[in-house]
Amino acid sequence: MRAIALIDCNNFYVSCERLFQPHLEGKPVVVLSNNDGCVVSRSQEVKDLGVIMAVPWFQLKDLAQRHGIIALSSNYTLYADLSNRVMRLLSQYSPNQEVYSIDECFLDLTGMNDLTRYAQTMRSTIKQCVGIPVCVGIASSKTLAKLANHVAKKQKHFDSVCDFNAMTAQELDALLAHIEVGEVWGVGRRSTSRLQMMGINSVLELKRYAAGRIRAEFGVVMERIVAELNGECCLELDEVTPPRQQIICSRSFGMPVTQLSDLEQAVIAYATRAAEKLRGQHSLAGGIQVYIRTNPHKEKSPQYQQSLLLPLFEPTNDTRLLCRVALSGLQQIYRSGYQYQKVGVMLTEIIATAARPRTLFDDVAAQQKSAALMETLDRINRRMGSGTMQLLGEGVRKSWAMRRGNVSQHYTTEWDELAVAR
DNA sequence: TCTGGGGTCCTAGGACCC
DNA sequence: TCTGGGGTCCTAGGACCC
Repeated sequence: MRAIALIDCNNFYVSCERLFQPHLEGKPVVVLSNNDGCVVSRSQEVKDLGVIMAVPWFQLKDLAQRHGIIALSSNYTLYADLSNRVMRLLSQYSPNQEVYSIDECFLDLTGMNDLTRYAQTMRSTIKQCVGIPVCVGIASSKTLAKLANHVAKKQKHFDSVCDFNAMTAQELDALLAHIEVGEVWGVGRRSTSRLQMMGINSVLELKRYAAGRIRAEFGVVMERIVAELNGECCLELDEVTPPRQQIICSRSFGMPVTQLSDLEQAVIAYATRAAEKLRGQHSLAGGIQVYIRTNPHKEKSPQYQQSLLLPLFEPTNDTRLLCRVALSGLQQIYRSGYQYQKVGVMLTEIIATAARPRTLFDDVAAQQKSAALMETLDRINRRMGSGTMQLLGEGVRKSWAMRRGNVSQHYTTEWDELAVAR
């Protein structure tokens, strides 16, 4: 039988912060999204207070004051570095690893013995070497492994490791009968309410739903989920992350923006970041889309949103060209008199640089010159810090930049911000 | 006052072709 | 008067994930 493990870090962002600020241990802590907007990570103490995921922070101000909830701005540089350390350690426990997100990965443990003990070793090693607590779920399909992980987290007597394969079919079904159908990976809010209206409330009920009918009513995705719940492994581990088919860079502003000149700076900044990511995966983009919008939550102020997809004459990853085209798009969709909340840039029709189509009109010398310049730019920014060299149009003052009220140090990635041991 | 950012996949419908 | 059937490609939008 297949044995797939899903290892998931507990309250990952909060755990990262606690690692370098041990005084946060045992206290209610949240980490907020960009602009200190929403809650994206909660300590157990905060979950126990009934705070749900993604709730806007300003709605919690009263509760936070009463219970002394500590709110931190997100520090993605720190989280990404610690994530890499966790993933590298975990990769030693199996020849097949899929890094699924910043805080979780799948490992193929098929054919290995005494998996509960093996998983406990993984846990204690990660805790000791990196300092991050994790839970492990093991089962015969990815979807079941996700559920096993959920059980490992919620039911304390499993001691953070739950192996469905070690249970009898009756034991497993008894467990699934008490898990809500919305906990299943791939069953979101909409499907949950539809399923509930059909009388399917528990995971066990979904598992037993006739496969033919589920396809007619919910499509192939749900059909696959039901098969996976029945132990049939339909989703293989994706060990190499394929290059992105689209690259998005967008941010909400720290305050409403009305001037075209500020929007232009932001568009240049985001197109620059997107172009860096594009070159990072050795690709070219054939099109670039720009969008702007006002704040949809401010129902009383006039609303406007617009986007424009601009095809490129030939695929490129040159920051200067991408910025120029993005700017022309912005100028076409900009309307004065609105308070803008967000602009974004999306690169599309992405192909590998090696697959660049050749045409009669190729200016090979210009392409080489561009590639050399971009490589130099990237090398300088890698070595001296991101943003060391930028286009002037991105601006220096950046009044539109996002708010980050309470961000921690770059404890592991900047020499002058390293943690000090006494 | 204050509501994130970055992705993927699937489906339906329209345009177009022979 | 009578107006087919089958295919592809593209786009927008929905649903979902973390």
